[in-house]
Amino acid sequence: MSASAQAVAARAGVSVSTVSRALRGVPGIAEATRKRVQSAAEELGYVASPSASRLATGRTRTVAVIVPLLAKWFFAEVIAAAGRVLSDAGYDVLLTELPTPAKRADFFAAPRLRGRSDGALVIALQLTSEELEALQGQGQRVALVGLERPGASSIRVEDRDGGRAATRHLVNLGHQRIAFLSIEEAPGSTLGGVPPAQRLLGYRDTLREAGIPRDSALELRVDNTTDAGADAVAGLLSLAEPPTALVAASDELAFGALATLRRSGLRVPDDFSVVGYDNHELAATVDLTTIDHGVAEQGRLAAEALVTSLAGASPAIGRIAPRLVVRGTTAPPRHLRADSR
Amino acid sequence: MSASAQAVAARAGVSVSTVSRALRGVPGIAEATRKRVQSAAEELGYVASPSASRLATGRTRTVAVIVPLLAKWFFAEVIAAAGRVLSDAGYDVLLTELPTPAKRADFFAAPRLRGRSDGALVIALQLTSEELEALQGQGQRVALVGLERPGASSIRVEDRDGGRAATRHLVNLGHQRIAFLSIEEAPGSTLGGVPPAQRLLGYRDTLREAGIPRDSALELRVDNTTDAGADAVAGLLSLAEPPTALVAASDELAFGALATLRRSGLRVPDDFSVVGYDNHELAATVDLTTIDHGVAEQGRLAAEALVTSLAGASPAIGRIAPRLVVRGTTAPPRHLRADSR
DNA sequence: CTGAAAGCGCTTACAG
DNA sequence: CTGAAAGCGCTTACAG
Repeated sequence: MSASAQAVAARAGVSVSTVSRALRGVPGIAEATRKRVQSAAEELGYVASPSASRLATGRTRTVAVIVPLLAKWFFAEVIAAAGRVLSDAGYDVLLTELPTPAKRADFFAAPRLRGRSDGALVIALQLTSEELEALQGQGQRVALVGLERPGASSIRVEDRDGGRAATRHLVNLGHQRIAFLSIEEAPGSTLGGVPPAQRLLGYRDTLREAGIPRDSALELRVDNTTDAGADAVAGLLSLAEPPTALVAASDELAFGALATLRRSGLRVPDDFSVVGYDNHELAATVDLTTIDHGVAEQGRLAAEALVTSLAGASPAIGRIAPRLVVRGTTAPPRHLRADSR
Repeated sequence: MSASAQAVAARAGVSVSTVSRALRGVPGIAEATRKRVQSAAEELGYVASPSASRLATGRTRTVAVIVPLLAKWFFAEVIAAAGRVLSDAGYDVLLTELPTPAKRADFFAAPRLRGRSDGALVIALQLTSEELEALQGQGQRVALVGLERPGASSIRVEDRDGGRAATRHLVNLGHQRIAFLSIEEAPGSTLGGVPPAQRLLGYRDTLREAGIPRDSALELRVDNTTDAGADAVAGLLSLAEPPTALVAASDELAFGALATLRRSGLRVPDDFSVVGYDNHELAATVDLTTIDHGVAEQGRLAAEALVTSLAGASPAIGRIAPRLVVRGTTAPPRHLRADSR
């Protein structure tokens, strides 16, 4: 059906060994021979059988990309960026989604990656040491997004700085009552996603620096969904002394918050300011001030670290500095506005 | 490093042939033997080498999922749903993104899937016959989302009905000037995405049935981005006789439209009605009336068709009926409202 | 029901 | 610089 190395060898008048060497560009082949083999291969549309090469070399030239959930903007964005790097480096991408605790347990119970991939890119899963060791025990190089572990490459996002920048922006505008929506997964459905707790710490840092007392009524922990964001804000608005602004630990929470504010008849940013976190593809559309933490870059850097590490380098840590993107959902609080009507 | 069939055979006191047969559940093995082999395998943590099985059988138990773009809600959603079906059926998922015309050309120029996958799930790519044949020539079973071709399985979404339902809803509310934003990719950057032209035809059908004359000024073709949606609506509003409602061929276009309307000081739905198309994960958040065309189900059905076809069945066509989801962005036009202020 | 042997299609020491 | 041969770790007729 498909051309074999044998056929190419016959056509080029050489042995299969030579075909193999010529096509893989190993040194120590006469240039003329290489040319001859290459054109024979091209004429026959020959491509070496992946299974056979893998069996012979023990390398798969494949990277497994592991995510808790695929259909979320963050994950899709990271995977897309990582996938381009991997594919440009000649690696196949094996996609693995672990959407339930059961699937996660199954996945780590058996050596599911052995012989399938050379490395694993793990995105936003809070791996236990056993899980990490399971991967490494299967011969996988590992790169992590959203988590750091000895023995694995990872991308460190300075999330605490991001939390600070978001809060500082509101403080600078004159806000004193600032709420924070932080992410906490529902206990039962624990996907083991990484809760970005650093963002909350950055928020607290800034309040402290600004001499604003912490108010636990303004620190809410919710599921990372627009609905949860919407509900949380409804609660905040019903407080005796409601906040005038909020920082959400994700843009999705912020989207939900904006929806509630609009429904409540409050104007953003005239009556209430909102800062998100992600720079989601739709953040610009709703004119949301937010923190850009280089989501695509996280994927790109992690993939590059993995490729390097597969080439023999030792695990590396990449760094990303979040930055504030000021758009239209933030302004000074009403009582400080000259033009307040 | 890892246990081999040989080791399992030794431990169970049988030959490797028997190990192979026992573990794959082929009939004609004494139940006692099978048990013994299974526990030996379990104790050693043995899993058959994929490369070796693939080489021996010629089957990869892998499906390639091919998308023009990964980081878009629609694609991520389809892939996630398809991936679950495939993985439950025991297939690995090989992810291939073809984001540029160059990558697409390269991909189809060489037999890149031969020996890597048994089937290809192609999402929203307007395959040429050559491209489809290239895939089939590489021994791939093919399932298509967003396109129909003889010799391949596919999912037919009754998009024309969807366009009708969206428009009919507005007509029923009393709108007479209804615009339609249809999707057309930028000519240069042609990813070959499938333009859902049927939606526009459904719109025209309904206008005709309702006796409303077509106005070409109200039919806009734009890129499928929120910005394009925003710009298009700005144009519509500056018309001498602007529309009172619009149907967007995607929710992203609708999101952009809503942003422009809000910025223009128009109230939705009091002053202007909007219907989207997709039932995007954020549609509920912004209370968008839209058409649900079962995006996840498209992925699920396509994957099921592919799995069936890999099991020997002939190509099948699945059908999906879009349905209207009424939310808060549609209402009768102002001039018909009793409570108009 | 089970085993010995060939074969899947490469890669890679080993010779020359 | 090139070739013959062994080996990668399975699966599967073929015998028994």
